[in-house]
Amino acid sequence: MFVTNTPVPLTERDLTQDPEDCPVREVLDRVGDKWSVLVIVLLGQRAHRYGELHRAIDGISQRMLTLTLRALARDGLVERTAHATVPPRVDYELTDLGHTLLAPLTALDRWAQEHREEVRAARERHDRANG
Amino acid sequence: MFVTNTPVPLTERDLTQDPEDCPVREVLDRVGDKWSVLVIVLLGQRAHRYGELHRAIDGISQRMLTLTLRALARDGLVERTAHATVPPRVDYELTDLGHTLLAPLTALDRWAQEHREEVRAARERHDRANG
DNA sequence: CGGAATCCTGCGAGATACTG
DNA sequence: CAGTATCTCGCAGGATTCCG
Repeated sequence: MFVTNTPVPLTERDLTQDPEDCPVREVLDRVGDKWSVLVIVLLGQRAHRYGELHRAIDGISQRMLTLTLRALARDGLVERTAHATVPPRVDYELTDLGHTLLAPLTALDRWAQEHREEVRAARERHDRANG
Repeated sequence: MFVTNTPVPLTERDLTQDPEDCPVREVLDRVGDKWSVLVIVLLGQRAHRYGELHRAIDGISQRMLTLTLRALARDGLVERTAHATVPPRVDYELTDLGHTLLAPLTALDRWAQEHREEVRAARERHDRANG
């Protein structure tokens, strides 16, 4: 499967109307927050326990991890499996749908890596020119 | 140019360390906000004047439009051209760098369109099951 | 271990008014 | 026309504490 870059441009009707009714924005509303991508990518590698995620993602609070996982589960991107053991054990893994999201995210990641330096340079230039 | 989906998975080192030093997050910090994508996509079609953007993007305030354009210009994605005429006229257009970002955004948009219904369904299922 | 419940706070962002 | 300059408020999200 491939994704071309020139065709299928985002059409004007995708966004001019109601910003709330725009496909791209819908994804970004899910995934544009501070933690979702981190969680998705980690789960893209393998299933993780709650605590594993908590330790792997530096700086996330329990609250935000829980909320993030909930939101992702609600949208069918992540599946939660609670084992009724003592002590309890809860596994999280990407659903099939969740896995399909890895490709576009990877494309974005690739862009970031390829153009990171250009952006940094542009920013320095701008900051030097202005304040 | 094509982007494969399976290879080049986001590596763990991309994100486990410092969330601030993660390529994907860097892009999302630029583009994950409420308006940047709208602006980028509009400018991807053609150059726009300030007022055109303001009218095209329903609901954006002057303040946020200005801040968004500034941030994009700072990162070298958008170029601002002020014509010293009366009345003043300012054009905004994507830079070459900005244009390269359209591809990954399009990939994301495509994902959104293809899986919109699945997400909606998952959400309804979830909401029916729980609260 | 995996959360839930509160409390608290900064700042993201809207509304409004003014300016070169 | 293309912006600034304030003022203000909401809520995203951190810290902390408690629970099965």
